[in-house]
Amino acid sequence: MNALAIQADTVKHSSKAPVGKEGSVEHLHQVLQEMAVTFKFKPGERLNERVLSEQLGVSRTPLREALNRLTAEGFFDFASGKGFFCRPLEPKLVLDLYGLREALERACVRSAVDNATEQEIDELEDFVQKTSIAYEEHLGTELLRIDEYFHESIAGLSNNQEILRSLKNVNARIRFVRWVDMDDEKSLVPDEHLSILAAIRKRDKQMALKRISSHIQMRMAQIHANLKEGYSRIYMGGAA
Amino acid sequence: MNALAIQADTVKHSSKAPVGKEGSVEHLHQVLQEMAVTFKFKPGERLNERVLSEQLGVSRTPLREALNRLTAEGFFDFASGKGFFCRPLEPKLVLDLYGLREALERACVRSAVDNATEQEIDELEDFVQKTSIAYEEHLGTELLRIDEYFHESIAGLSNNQEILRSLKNVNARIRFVRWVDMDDEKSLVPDEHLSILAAIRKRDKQMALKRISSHIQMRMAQIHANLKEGYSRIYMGGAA
DNA sequence: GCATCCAAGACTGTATGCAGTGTTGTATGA
DNA sequence: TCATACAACACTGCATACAGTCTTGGATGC
Repeated sequence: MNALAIQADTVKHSSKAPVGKEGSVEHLHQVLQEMAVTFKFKPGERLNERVLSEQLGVSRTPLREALNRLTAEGFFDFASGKGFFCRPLEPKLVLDLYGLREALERACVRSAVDNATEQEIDELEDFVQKTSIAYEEHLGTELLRIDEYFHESIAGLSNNQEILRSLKNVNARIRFVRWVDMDDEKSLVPDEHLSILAAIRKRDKQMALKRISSHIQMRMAQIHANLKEGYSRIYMGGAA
Repeated sequence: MNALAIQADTVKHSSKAPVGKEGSVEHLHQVLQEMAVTFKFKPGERLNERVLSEQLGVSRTPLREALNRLTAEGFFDFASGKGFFCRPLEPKLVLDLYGLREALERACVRSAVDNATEQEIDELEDFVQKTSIAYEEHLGTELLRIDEYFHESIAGLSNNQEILRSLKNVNARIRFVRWVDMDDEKSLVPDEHLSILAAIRKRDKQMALKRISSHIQMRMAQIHANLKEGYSRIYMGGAA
């Protein structure tokens, strides 16, 4: 998959406007995922299907189908006889997801060093440079989209749909934490991205791996503080 | 998660007897996953919900809920207005899944080199030695279970539930291919497993990574031939 | 005052029916 | 003979209804 294809998909995925046919399970799936990501539900909260279906203007049948998908994707928990629950926001879970993300991105970088063309690297470098202004201006959600796009483009270089798919899932599940994280000073992120690309261009696998891991782990280190902030946002209702 | 916990879960997961309460979506989920893994449906085949629900003795509602979960997990495809389809058995997909598996297992090995205790390594070594006889005797499905158990135990050493969860998903999705692969001469697999453990024990990260990748890629190299054999088994009905 | 048990209510789990849409086979015309 | 259009059928998508289970609040006994 080339960068363009990823972009189209990413934009579609993160668009605020409802995507897919109205009333379809696909649409419900996206709406509910968005609600889960932004913690429209409180962590651990039990979902009332009747109330929720009325809020969304559909019956319980398609609602449950969407919730079943999202549960399989890790956005909700399910207990037989009890129903669906908002997943808890546990530090351990976030760390595990970052660990998974690192595993996936390391594989992508390894593949990129071996297979990425100069043109693909050029395109990504252009993208980073064109969007670096956003980091300096602190554009919040826009930053997150740019950051996810960069990382998913690297994943696209691996030409492995399953790794890309898994990474997208992980990114969606940690989007809330990353969104909180984005409020910090992040103006050096573009430089880190460029240095990763530089290592890939030099075909220096060890250096590229070192930099991608460092890049991801640097964020991880700030998670505990961010989670505290995140909890307050959830319960102040500001997570939207 | 310790090795014992993994074993219990693995055994439960791969048990042939229906698990979970009869008639529940959990039960349906397992039955349908088993059917998908063994290609009880032909690749690309459209599923008739009415017929399938009658075969399974349930109504379409819980059937569709289970299929929605399995679709999110990658076992089926879904097209709005068309319904559910058995996933195709494409070489590219299998290669991608092996790539994902390698990414996950490399992360686990990296973690194991850093964190695994001598006792944990001892236990796994014992397991490999005790079960190596199965490889010499070609016990088919039993081999596969042993092999998955070993690799998922390594994953358990990483103490990362999300990586483990993802690996289990991948293993289930490539189980059919690996099952076909298991018919070949595999008596040297235990030695490979032991050499991976030896590298972990020596805390030699590069060596351990080299061996796990080599171990996985060696299987990948035989896939094309195996897929041919796999297709014939599917259409001869022997995939059970 | 506290624990326990029971009953009423609420909610989930599933079957069923209907509406809308996709599919397929046939007939007609070029 | 082949392409096309239409009609009958089949199947999916969804709403609704009912049955079974869990929750909860109150009452009773210690």
